[in-house]
Parts: sequence; structure tokens; C-alpha cells
Amino acid sequence: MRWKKISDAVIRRLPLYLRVLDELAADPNVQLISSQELGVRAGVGPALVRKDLAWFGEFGKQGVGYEVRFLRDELRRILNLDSEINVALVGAGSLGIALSRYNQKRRAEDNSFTLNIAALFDSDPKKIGTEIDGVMVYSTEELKEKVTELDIRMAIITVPSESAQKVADALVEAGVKAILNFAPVKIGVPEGVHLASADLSLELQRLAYYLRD
Amino acid sequence: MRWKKISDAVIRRLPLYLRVLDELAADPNVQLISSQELGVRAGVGPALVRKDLAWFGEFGKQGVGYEVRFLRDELRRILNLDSEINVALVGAGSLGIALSRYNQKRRAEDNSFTLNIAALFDSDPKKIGTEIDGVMVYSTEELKEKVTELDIRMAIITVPSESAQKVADALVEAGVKAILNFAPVKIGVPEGVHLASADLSLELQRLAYYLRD
DNA sequence: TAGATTGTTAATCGATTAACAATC
DNA sequence: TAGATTGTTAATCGATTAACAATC
Repeated sequence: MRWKKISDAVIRRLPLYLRVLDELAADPNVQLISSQELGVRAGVGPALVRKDLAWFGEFGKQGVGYEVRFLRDELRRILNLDSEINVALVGAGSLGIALSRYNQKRRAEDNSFTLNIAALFDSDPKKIGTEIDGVMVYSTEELKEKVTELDIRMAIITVPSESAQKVADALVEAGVKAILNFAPVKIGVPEGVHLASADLSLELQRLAYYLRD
Repeated sequence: MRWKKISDAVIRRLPLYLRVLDELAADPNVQLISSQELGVRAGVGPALVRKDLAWFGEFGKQGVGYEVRFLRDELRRILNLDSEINVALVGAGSLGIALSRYNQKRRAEDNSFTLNIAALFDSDPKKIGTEIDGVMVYSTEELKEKVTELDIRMAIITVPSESAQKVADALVEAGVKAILNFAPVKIGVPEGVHLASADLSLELQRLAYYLRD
């Protein structure tokens, strides 16, 4: 399957639809959903819901709607969430540890959640070799080795800004293809590596704009 | 000053420009910057930089460029970052505590960073009344009272999904006009209240799409 | 003055919405 | 069959980029 040039705006809505479908699937009485209803729940117009889904196939039945569980499974497959993905978290500070714990809780509650923080990395010798909430902390020196060994395909960066680019370079070098960066700095990655920024202070600064009376 | 209908796409780039200008202002040799250079550093085209800034006034000089420190001050003012803004953080779990600590560190390092997490709120009696890294933890019952007392205008939600909407309602009731929500759930707020979502799992799920081969 | 770069208008591009024939 | 809702095409809307006169 190759859907080469589907826009990022479309991809960014798919997890939203998936979340709604997961919720609906929990109710054994619900079998079908219309683009109308799915749209309302995801906060998206019904025409856009249909258009987004149509990029990947014909999942609905005219006059009927979409089969909730079927569409959920299709979306999981499209998003590569139908099998486990191991994630490295670099920077075992309080934010990193919080995210790791959060991930474990999520996985405990929802066994269809396939993203798994499989290893922590840090440069602090006092942390290296310890286990935090059941996840091993390795030296950032071992990044490449462990990424290969544990089949890690994604990474989260929670190190200070100064070291974020170095860490990103090491992750790219190790073969990681998707990075979520929490450091408040613009980092560069080569073509083919996908980068998302989760910059808290940028979001807050943006919100501050709207405080004007 | 009233800039009523400036698009969110524009506003979301302003903090990016501000960050670049803050970095440049640290170098006493740099006085001026062109839209070209500012664009490169912020990852935005030069024409868009000029257009974005032009919404708010004429800040540059033809043939010369923009005065770094002047433009920085103007952007701070536009974003309401020229005076302190007190922020409430609701949910003193590990993520909330990490964010609070992170904010304190940021403020210690950069005294022009005016966003201040001034109070934590939690429902756990064991936490209420204690201080975490120097910030008081109050009962969520006291939300309205403390928001008024401490002049809190913004809030961060780091409670579990089940209680996120209730907390948002209480914040709105208390008069908070901007909310950053970390809970992985769609919450509703009335017209006039601004909401941003920082949903880690949604971002990771989106990134997973790009892992196909 | 000559060269450079802004502010702004016009052109382009892309994303969303509306409309509707197909069909369950 | 009649009613409903999809998949898709055309229309609209909005955001970005290109171009250039104004001017420092």
C-alpha cells in the first residue's frame, strides 16, 4: 500500500477519528456511525470526514454509514497502530519520567495502545543502569546499540535545549524515523525523518495573545 | 489596540519569531535582521514574515530591515508577554509537577519569561496544603477563590481524562480565559475562552503513520 | 546616488465545504 | 420502493508566495 502524497492535515485528523471510534466500540449496542455523527464527535465537518477516509479506500456503505469496528481496525492499520511500536525516550528528567509513567498507565488501561516506551536514555551516571517504573535507563552512548537491539523506531526528546540537536543527530544516526521533541528549540533532521514539536512554552505564549481583555 | 480578526495561523508564528529575536538580542553585535534571515531561523518564508508583522504595524525600515530589540519588544507587547501572567496548573500528578518545575527553571534562567505557574490544584488530600518545589497545592474546591485572589488568567489541565471537562468548567466559571489541556480528551469551552490541546498520544499516533517502511 | 529591503497587492496554491449522482 | 448516506466533483474559502513600487 502506497499513499504517497496525502497531506499532513489529513493525517493529523485520523487519530482523532480513531479515538472516537474506540469510544464508540466500547458500547456493544453501537454498530454503525455516519460521517455526520463522527464529525460532530471529532469536531470536523461531515464532508471532510468522508473526504479524509476516501483517500484510503471505500470504508462506508451508502445510505447506511460506517461499521464502527471495521473502520477502527482500518484506521489502526493505516496509522501503523496494528502492531507494537517501541519508542525511546531520551532525557530521564522529571518530564521524561512523567511521560514514561503516563505511557505505562495508558498501556495498562488500554491493551490496544501499541506505542511502548521501551527504554530511557540519560547522560547522568547516577541514573544509568537503574530502572524507573520498570523501564531501564541506558547511557546515551548506547543509543545506537539499544535502538537496534530493541527494534526502536520512534523517539521522544526531553533533554535540555542545548543537547536537543545532538540527541536528534544520534537518533537519526541510529535509524529512528520519527521524533517528538519537547525541547523549546528548532531542531533539524534530514529528509525522510519526521519531526513533531511539543513545545509547551510556545503554546502558552500563543494563548497569551488572546488574554487581551 | 484592537486587531480583531487576525488568523490563528499568524498568531501561532509570533512566538517563533520572538524566540529567534531573543536569541539574536543576546549577541550585542547584532542590531538588525532582515525578513529573509528571520524567516530562515524561524522556518518561514520571508514574504510571510513581512506579511505577519505588517498585520500589527510597520516595524521595519525599507532597505535596512528590522531592529532586533525593538521588534522583540513589540512582539512581546503584542503577545501580552510584557507583564507577568499567572497560570494555574490543575492536577499535581507527575506530569503536572514536571511542568511546574520546568516553568520554574525557565523563569530562573530567563527573567524575561513572564508566564508564571502560581498555584497547583489537586483533589488528593495528601497533597493539598503542601508545597511542591515552592508552589502551593490547593484543593480544586478552592479554584474560584484562588484564581481571583492570585489574579490567575490562564490554566493548564493535567488531570485524568475523566475529570478534564469538570475541571475546565470550573476554570471557566472562575473566569480563566485560556486553557492548555494535556488530557487526551476533547473538552468543550464557551465562546470567548481559548483552548489549546497538548495531546501527546495524538502526536505519537500521527507520527506512527510515517513509519510505514 | 545605488543597493537593499520593506509593505502591500496580485497570483497561486491548497484545504475545506457544498452539492449531488450513485447506491445501499 | 423510499429514505438515507456515501464517494466524488465543483465551488469556495483562506493562506502562502511572488512581484514590485516605495523608500530608507
